[in-house]
Amino acid sequence: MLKFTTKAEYSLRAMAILAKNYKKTAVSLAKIAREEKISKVYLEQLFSKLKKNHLVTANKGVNGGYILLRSPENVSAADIIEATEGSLEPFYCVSPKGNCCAKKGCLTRKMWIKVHQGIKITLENTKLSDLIK
Amino acid sequence: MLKFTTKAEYSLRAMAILAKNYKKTAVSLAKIAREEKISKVYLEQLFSKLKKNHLVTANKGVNGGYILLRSPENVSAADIIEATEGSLEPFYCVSPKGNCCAKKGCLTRKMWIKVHQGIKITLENTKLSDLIK
DNA sequence: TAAAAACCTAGTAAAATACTAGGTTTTAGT
DNA sequence: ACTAAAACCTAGTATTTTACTAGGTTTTTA
Repeated sequence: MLKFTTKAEYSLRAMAILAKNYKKTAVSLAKIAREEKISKVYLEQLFSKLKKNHLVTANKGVNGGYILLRSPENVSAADIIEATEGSLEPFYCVSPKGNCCAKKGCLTRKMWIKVHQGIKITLENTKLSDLIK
Repeated sequence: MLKFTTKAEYSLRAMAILAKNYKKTAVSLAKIAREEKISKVYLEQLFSKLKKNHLVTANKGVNGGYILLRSPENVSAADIIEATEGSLEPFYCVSPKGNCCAKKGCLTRKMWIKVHQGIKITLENTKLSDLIK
């Protein structure tokens, strides 16, 4: 029904906490889970993706946790949501791979692409630093 | 994963066919189902919603079918998608009813509202007449 | 009166979502 | 060296949503 899932919301909130601690301390998922009342293991799954996308790095062991790799001014909501939710494309045929209709003059494709652009611009213009203000 | 479903795509395509026959003939769901290769009964469910939302009217019986109630210039993609998919809100807390976080200063709500506005504007500016051009 | 249309409700298979269970590996402090 | 706390990993699962199907009834026109 055109909804972002909890993956987007949870990862934004968790990353906002890392942003608040940027250049100070690493933050453990246990702490984030407690503060935001999110399943810790679910957070682990999200952070695995955030790490693969080079948005965070991690320290293992006591006093370990996650750290932002870039400053909060340089991490957008689009970066985070694309990492955890997948693409921002609002319909399958927007993708160049999605050849559902691209060949014959597809009625709706242009519109979906416009919607995609709109979503992308808004989320790219929203930085972690904006969220924690 | 922020995807419109087939409900949006199917109803847009079906409505485009009605638009092409505007002021000419009623079009049966059997015909649309054949042309667009969509389940007829699934289309019935979508058209039940389109009718409830006063976008179409129907004639029963032989040579019956559906007819646009407004001209293709006056029906937007937003009208159609809101009728069949539900709201265009990209996250639950955008709704005034969604009091998930509205009370305390919610980090993400403002951003979701911007995304919503962007989607809405694009879909409102796309009319059935644009789709069939 | 028969065919073709809308109209209606309930059920269902498949996919996605949002988790949990139950580990291992690594590291810091004692 | 030991222990606790952290990341890291894989598989399973309950719930919800999606995209239908089944099996009708009612209305209208030729």
